Amino acid sequence: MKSNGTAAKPYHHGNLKDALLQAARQMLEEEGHSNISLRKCAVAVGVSATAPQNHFANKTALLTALAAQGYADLQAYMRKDLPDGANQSSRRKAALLGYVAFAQDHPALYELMFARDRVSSSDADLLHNVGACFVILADIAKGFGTFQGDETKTDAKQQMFIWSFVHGYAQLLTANRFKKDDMQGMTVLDIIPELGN
Amino acid sequence: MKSNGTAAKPYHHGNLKDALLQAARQMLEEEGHSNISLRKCAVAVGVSATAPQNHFANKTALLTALAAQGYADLQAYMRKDLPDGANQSSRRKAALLGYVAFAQDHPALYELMFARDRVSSSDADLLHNVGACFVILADIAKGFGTFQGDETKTDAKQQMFIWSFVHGYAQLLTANRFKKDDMQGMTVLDIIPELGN
DNA sequence: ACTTCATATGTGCACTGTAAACTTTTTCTT
DNA sequence: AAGAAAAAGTTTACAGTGCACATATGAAGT
Repeated sequence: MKSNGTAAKPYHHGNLKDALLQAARQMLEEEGHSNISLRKCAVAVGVSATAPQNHFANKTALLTALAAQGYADLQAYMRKDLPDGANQSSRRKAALLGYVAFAQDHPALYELMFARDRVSSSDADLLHNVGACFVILADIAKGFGTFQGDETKTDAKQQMFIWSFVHGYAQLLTANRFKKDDMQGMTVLDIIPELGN
Repeated sequence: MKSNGTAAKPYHHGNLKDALLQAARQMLEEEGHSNISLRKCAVAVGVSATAPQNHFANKTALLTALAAQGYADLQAYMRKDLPDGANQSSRRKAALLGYVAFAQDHPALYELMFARDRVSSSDADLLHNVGACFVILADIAKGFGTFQGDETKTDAKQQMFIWSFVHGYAQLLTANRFKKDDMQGMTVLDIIPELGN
């Protein structure tokens, strides 16, 4: 091709994979994960309709990458206001508020992160980032509440409880399942019943 | 058409709407809600590819009907072992176990019931059935735990807590997000921390 | 009998994901 | 520096999909 005055678009995009993820993420937030289209992403980025195939084996692979990115962001939200050496209670509060803030800021992404039939849950990247989130949750769950029965499982119970609760709250909140006037001036923290400690 | 030996299929199906819902539900459990196709449902029921249009305005309408059906079933699961005049604690336990059992028995349906971009949350039938579930939840939430702050909102807090917790648990459980060996011989009830009462 | 209407069929279209063959550019090897 | 190999684009092809629209069928009401 001969060069003319206007800058000729290079044959190779240079950073197509990231560009596609970015376009997909925007489409995700705007139209929901079931309305994402690889072709639309490709066109949005200024590339041919089937170019994404070079970077993602299939649609699931792209959605999985998006979900993995989501877990990384969730981790960042939880860490954002996490005080370093402070007491366990204030650390817990900060992380929970961060968790919910993430779900509120990125509701469609948060939903995708738990959509079993759209992401491949065995993906290495995904698992890695999920694990990183779980580390934080396990950390802040320590010393929370008392449980009956097998005491060797106390840690597990604390983790399962706190993750169940905050996940459920985040999803019901973003799905508008709570009554609006109940929510006036409330945060997650107000909904946790008082426990022994 | 002339009649021959084999029984001639009547032109009208007779109960197509229900038949489609049933086929869709089976496809849902087998392949997940993002792999449901109206045309496949139609063919499965033995009718032309576009026949469903007479009964469902669009795909969302069918999925919404499916979700509404799901809330009705969830309600039945919660009520199944609900003792009548017994004390609040045992009523609560029975309903929670029923809730989780439903999610485990119908994980894909349960996921659809919270898929914001696939069901129209303003549908009258859906709202009605959601409301019926919420009545049970509000009932069993009464007298659960103690909360700080505005006492006029205690009921709301109890409801929001218990729904958040059980929903989160059910979804994390069906999404296999809990470690298998942590789960040995555990139920939802084991994960609820001991409260004042 | 005639009309009416709900319910079915068939056709057509834009859009989707994916496979496959080909082209262009970059990178590696010698 | 030259040619081979690999990477990253393109185009074409195809089976599905949801939906709009025109048409056909049969049952029910007059």
